[in-house]
Amino acid sequence: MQIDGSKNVPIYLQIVNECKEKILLGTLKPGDKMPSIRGLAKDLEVNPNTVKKSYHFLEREKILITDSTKGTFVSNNLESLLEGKINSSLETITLKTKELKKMGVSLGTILERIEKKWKVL
Amino acid sequence: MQIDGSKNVPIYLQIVNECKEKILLGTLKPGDKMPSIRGLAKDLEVNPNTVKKSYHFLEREKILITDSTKGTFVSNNLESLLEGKINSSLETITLKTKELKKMGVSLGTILERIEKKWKVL
Amino acid sequence: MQIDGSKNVPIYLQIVNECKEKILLGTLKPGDKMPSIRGLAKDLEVNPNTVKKSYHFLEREKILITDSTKGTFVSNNLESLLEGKINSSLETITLKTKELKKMGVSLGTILERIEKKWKVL
Amino acid sequence: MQIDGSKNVPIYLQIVNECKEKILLGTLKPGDKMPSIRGLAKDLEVNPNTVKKSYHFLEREKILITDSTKGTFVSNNLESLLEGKINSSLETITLKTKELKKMGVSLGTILERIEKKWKVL
DNA sequence: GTGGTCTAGACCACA
DNA sequence: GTGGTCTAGACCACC
Repeated sequence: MQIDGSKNVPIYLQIVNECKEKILLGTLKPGDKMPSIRGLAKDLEVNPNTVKKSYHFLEREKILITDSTKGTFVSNNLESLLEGKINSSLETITLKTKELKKMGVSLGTILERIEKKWKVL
Repeated sequence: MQIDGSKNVPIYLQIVNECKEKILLGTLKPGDKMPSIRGLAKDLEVNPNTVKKSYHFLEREKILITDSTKGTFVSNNLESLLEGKINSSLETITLKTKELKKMGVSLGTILERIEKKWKVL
Repeated sequence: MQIDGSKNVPIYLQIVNECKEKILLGTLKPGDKMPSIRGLAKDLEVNPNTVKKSYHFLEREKILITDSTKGTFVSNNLESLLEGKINSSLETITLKTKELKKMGVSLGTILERIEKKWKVL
Repeated sequence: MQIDGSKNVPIYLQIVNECKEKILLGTLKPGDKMPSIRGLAKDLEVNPNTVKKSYHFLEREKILITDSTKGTFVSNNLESLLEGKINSSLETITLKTKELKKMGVSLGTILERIEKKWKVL
């Protein structure tokens, strides 16, 4: 996990994103134990409170579950969460497409762009 | 024009967005004279400095032009506004597509959905 | 307002209680402007974040309302809040009375004790 | 006996309270032998140290007595338990009464309410 | 060892 | 000037 303290993205959000990434990629699986707050803090050379904030953030999103004295774990119910996120993303795309149509952009232009970007990803 | 001081969107940005909206809707047309800073400030019950900031912001985006003796006007060349909005929407779509790819959604699913919604629109 | 840093009651709660006290006693009235976070912090010789935490706490209880850049104010709707608190306190007393009855304490003993304490208050 | 590890009440206190409850209800009587530390720990699926802490806590309150060779027993003299509970309830009532006085509720109102509820009980 | 709380100070956006 | 955010470190309860 890499943290860049000089970025203007808050450190705690960088950690949040790294975690989400690892979960989506399957490096971290449902039920897995997360590194301890202080362990990770030492690893990344940041203050434990910063890591705590990241974990807390992910708890609020139901991605992590924490049990005092045992540690923090990846939630077992990530499926529904994923589904929700997919729907939300699709909704946003639909909304934006609607706006583009109003502004005179053609369907072809949009589809073409998506396909082009898809490959690059 | 409505300003909500209790929102967490900065007042000056609320004014900026209202202006953009009115221009896109045609309420304000290229070449039109904008209300004076002090007049609008009094109208909205905000500090004149705040309106000034909004106008300044819109000037930087080439949407307004200020002639120090005559006042502030809507630019005759609004392509940038439209173009900016189009690009922003396309960027959002690209971003969301990226997320969907990570979450395991196929390109076909996305394109199909957009096409379907496009017709209904 | 007096803060005792050596108590084991957190400073931020001491501030919270002092504020509640002043509101109940009428020193602070609905609509009044609270001292600024940094002003009060300097006064009490504590960190501004500590005062902020207190104000935040009182906001969550709907006792204060804060407007960025203008300041923090005593809520105008304290009546309902007060009524709620009164009911809750009465409920608690009823509950405890119930427990005492089960444990064999007589009604007289309870009433007598309350009357005695009432005067001392 | 049920323990909920996800609560924010410490496990050892949950055990303490369950024990007190059972004693007050008569499920555990003065002189009864308590389950062994290791046995109860296994039963509740908690660390034996945690059960030990609970027993120790109850010993300090004179509710349990440990004979190092025979085991742990419910004290024959449980007055202190009852007295403690009664005092705690009375303290709570006093505290709430104090709050009510501050909020402008009259002594009569409180006494009247208690008497009314007492009969219904 | 685990996570949780409190206090702290530097920095930022807004008006 | 106002409040808001981020990072920090010391201390604590629990197991």
